[in-house]
Amino acid sequence: MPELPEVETICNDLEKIKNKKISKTFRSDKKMRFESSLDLQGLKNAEVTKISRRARYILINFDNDKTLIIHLGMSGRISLKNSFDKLKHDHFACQFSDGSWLIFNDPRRFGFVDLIKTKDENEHKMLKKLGVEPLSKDFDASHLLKKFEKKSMNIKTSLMDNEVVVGVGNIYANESLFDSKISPLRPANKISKKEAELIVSSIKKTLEKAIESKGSSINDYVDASGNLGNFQNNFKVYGRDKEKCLICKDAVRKITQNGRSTFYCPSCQK
DNA sequence: AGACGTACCTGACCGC
DNA sequence: TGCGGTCAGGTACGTC
Repeated sequence: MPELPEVETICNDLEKIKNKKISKTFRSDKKMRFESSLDLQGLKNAEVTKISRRARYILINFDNDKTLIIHLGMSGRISLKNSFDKLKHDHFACQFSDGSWLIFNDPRRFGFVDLIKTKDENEHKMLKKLGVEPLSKDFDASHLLKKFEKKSMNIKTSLMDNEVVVGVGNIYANESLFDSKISPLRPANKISKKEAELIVSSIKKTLEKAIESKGSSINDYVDASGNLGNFQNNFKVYGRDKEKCLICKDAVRKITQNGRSTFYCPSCQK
């Protein structure tokens, strides 16, 4: 699934549907990540006023004070097309008055679509506990150190904790730690102020570069218009088990931490 | 409160 | 060609 850069890319692409009015809707009868209150009636004749992103959630605001929340889970995709063919795993779709369609497809169904009142956005079960945005000013070394104070958990898993900072998934946690030369095995509460500063700047740098490259096309990731991202060509450690470290030429190592793959260079990352 | 395992799903891929 | 096992980018929840 898309991490933050991919979701950001999709949101930028979704600007195309701004000011469009919904004429038709569709939802599959498959159960998604959780039982959503998606009420298709609430979308009838609604006009898109704003597209935004919070963590990995896509928020589409309408002129009737409703907000559509979309999360892509691990395998979700949004596409904009001129026709709707009800392909396997299409779970939600809406047609606009110009005839175009927005389609949400998600084979693994870890994602979801929900419709809420715009004013309740911050109270939504999935949004209210989220930590700071990694690209905001609020995400800095002192924030990180405070969050890490009581965490004996390893730093890599800690960075993926949504209450610490949002939008840093497995790939970018690995890449950012490589960039900052910090070992993923270090307990979070043993990170110094200087190291925290390094990590923060590496995360921002890595995410910004990935957004510039329009995300990563792991497997079949494409943005809403079907364009492939190309940040995956810039991975320095992710998926490079046993390959030479780009800095020191020692072998990149793959381990498992809390059930997820971690890639790092034991020589460079201390 | 924090750590940790598990569950939710399908599909791709690998070895036999 | 087919089968079984393993793995995948996320997140919430239960239990200790």
